[in-house]
Amino acid sequence: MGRHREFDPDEALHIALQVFRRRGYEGTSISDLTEAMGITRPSLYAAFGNKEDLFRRTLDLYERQHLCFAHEALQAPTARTAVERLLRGYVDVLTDPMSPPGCLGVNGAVACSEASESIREELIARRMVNENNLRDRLEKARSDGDFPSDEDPADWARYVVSVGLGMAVRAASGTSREELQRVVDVAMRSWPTAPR
Amino acid sequence: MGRHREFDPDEALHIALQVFRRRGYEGTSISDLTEAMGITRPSLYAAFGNKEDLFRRTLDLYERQHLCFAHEALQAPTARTAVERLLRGYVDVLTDPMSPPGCLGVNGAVACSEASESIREELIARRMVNENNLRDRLEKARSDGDFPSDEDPADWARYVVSVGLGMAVRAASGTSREELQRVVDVAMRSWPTAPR
DNA sequence: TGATTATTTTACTGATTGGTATCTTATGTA
DNA sequence: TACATAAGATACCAATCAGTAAAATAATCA
Repeated sequence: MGRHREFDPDEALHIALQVFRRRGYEGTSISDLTEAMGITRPSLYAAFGNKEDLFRRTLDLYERQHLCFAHEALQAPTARTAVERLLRGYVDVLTDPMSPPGCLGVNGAVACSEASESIREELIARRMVNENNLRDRLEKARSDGDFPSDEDPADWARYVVSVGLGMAVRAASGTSREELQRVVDVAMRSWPTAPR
Repeated sequence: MGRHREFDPDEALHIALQVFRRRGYEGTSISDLTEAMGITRPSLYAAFGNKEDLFRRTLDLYERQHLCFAHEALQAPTARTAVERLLRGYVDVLTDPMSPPGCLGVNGAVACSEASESIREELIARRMVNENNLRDRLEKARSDGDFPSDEDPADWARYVVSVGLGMAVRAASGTSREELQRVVDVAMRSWPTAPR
């Protein structure tokens, strides 16, 4: 019972995602959010808790909606195609014409004031999950004979994620989709051939 | 004539560099700066103008003091060694134990509020200068027969800078010097062999 | 209809932001 | 010593920050 909400929380969350992705966590003010969402401050706080809670919920939405391709990419038949799909799919996300360029997980907070350290750490932790998933995939590939036994999956996962992070910074700086795809072209040239 | 300054502006600038490098442009408040520098607000404004002016001066200092290795690296005999020195030297800067991890040019501002857009753009422009310098070096290498004629120097410069940016984000996230050197190891494996 | 409950609206809080006006103190020059 | 000048100290500015108290409104349930 009680009065009904006059806005769609899910729609509002999508808008928050756009704003946070463009301005980062600290660069976004509550006023930026309420203005874009078309709701008042108390409505925002009632629906989403506080700024930190809202940001974490946009992170969940972002991973669910934009980074979901990564899970499928990792299931590609070979490690090489998995990594290539990972990087090319990420480029598409970074330069999605419907969203601000760049990645919420990077734009969110690279450096910030002490007050937002917990957000920064959350982002670091979430990135590490992705890197570990990739490392696990490469370890499996090594067992399958699809990845050289004298190469370290952790080293390659770290490299691939680093290239991704670099492209994320560049996308936010205006580098085009085509240019980023050429970064992937070059990055993939180092990929090791399977052992014979 | 008049009263003498009781603080060393150069020393104060070095302290500002440390603070900005750790917290970024927007994550650093004037109070953070004056507290770390041990001076009062009016002294800061009298000596350095405003926050933006101060930040640009710390950028100049940073490039002069920490990124100066890049100029020498580019003068290495071959393109390959130039790039490797570039990347390894950058790793050393990113993980300098005397400074906060990461790069001022990246930590400074990846995403920010509208009020700081000009700073963000300044950082993008300065990064582009470095990339263009590297591209020019690779073009020279191609003329010298030190780089394949069927490879695009711009593509490779973009790739190398992307790897650097990715490592910068990772350094700020706590990735160790040793792990970043292994990223360089892998990144260099894609380097093209000189034409015969 | 009347009571209850949840939401919207309006106005506000204390803290912090970047930036300054003003007064005092210290210095070199006449 | 008197004056001019520049720096430090104190206290302040308006604007903005994240967050909320309280009243008004709209819905369901009895």
